[in-house]
Amino acid sequence: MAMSIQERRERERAERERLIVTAARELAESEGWDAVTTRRLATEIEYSQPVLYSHFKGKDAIMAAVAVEGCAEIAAEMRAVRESATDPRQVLAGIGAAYAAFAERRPALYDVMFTHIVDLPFATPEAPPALQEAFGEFREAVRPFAGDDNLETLTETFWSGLHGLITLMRNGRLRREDHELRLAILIGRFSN
Amino acid sequence: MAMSIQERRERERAERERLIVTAARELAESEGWDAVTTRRLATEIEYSQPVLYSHFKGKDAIMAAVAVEGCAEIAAEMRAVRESATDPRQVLAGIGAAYAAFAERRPALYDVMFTHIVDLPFATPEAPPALQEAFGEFREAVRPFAGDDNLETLTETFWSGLHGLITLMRNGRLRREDHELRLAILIGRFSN
DNA sequence: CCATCATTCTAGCGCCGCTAGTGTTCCTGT
DNA sequence: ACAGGAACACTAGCGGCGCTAGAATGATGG
Repeated sequence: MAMSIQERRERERAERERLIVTAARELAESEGWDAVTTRRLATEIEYSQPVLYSHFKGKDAIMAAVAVEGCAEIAAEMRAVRESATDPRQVLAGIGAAYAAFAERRPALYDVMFTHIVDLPFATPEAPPALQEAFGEFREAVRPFAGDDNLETLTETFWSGLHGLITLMRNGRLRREDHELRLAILIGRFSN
Repeated sequence: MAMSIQERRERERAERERLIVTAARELAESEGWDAVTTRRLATEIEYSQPVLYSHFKGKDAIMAAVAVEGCAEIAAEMRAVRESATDPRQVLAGIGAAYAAFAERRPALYDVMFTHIVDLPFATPEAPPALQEAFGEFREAVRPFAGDDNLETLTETFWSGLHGLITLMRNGRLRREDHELRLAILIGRFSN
């Protein structure tokens, strides 16, 4: 069992890294990102502040790690929806609803994924697989309605529509009551 | 001329308030909102920090004041577009392009208007007139294409689409090159 | 000319993200 | 078994943030 000591150390280190990301995520989801300070996070994981910086370059990198987790989660939820429906219209509507529901259920997670400025590669091949998978779900849902439009671009536009609905509503720019109605209109305009 | 001294004081006070808002806006537009600190702003207007708090409740209130200015500006630009075109399709496309161009030209202003969380009343009768006017421009541009959909709700959805395109692009979530294409797709989906 | 009152300033509070430097602990080679 | 050294986590502190209490300054009216 050569290397076993080093292996144990690396394993413990990896565990602690997950601990940090999980703590950041839970704290953000329960009290918002403003509550996620490096001091608070350090207290939460029962280590001192500088430990965080031995794992991540800074707070932004921690947030980026949380964002990647979120991408995997939303991708899984969208995939489940797409596999459970067959009618293309239902798929598109389901995907849209699932996306919006995710944003509603996990606002902090959604923000760090799509509104906060974190230096994650996005629209490039170097983007995290989870992110590409999530976008792929959108693409497959949109495909049946592409028509003459470029599929990628159409998908981006549909995604933007959802994102706009969500962010404007959450900032208080749109009345909450009409959310479902707006969602239906958006789906309608993209499914014909 | 009774009251003239007091009137002069009030006038000077109002001037200084405008000075604050203008300085905040120019600083934000040239160096971003992160550079707009209360200290920096105080230096810029050549007063001490606490003076800011005798005019505004806090930094958020200053940002809100800047946001209201921005609303008036974008409303004017949209009105100009709407008055210069006649074909409904051209009006909608023009309004969309003008809105996106504004966001591109004045990103800091756009952010404080529509993405930052400032406690301004929005979707209520108490919203600033300038804001209601801007939304009104959208509504009139969308009206010819309302069909069976509720006009207000449709307008909100169209606006959200634009907002999504803009914010996702600016955060690096969408490739910049395809912006015009996406804009065209959105307009197309809302004008038939 | 002085008392009064409004106004503006200096100084400081408790936070933030981040890091230099110190101590401690544990592995290694003899 | 033990000294040397590297790896590690810690304490303490930097500069900057939004904001405010209380001192100093200025103009006003008697």
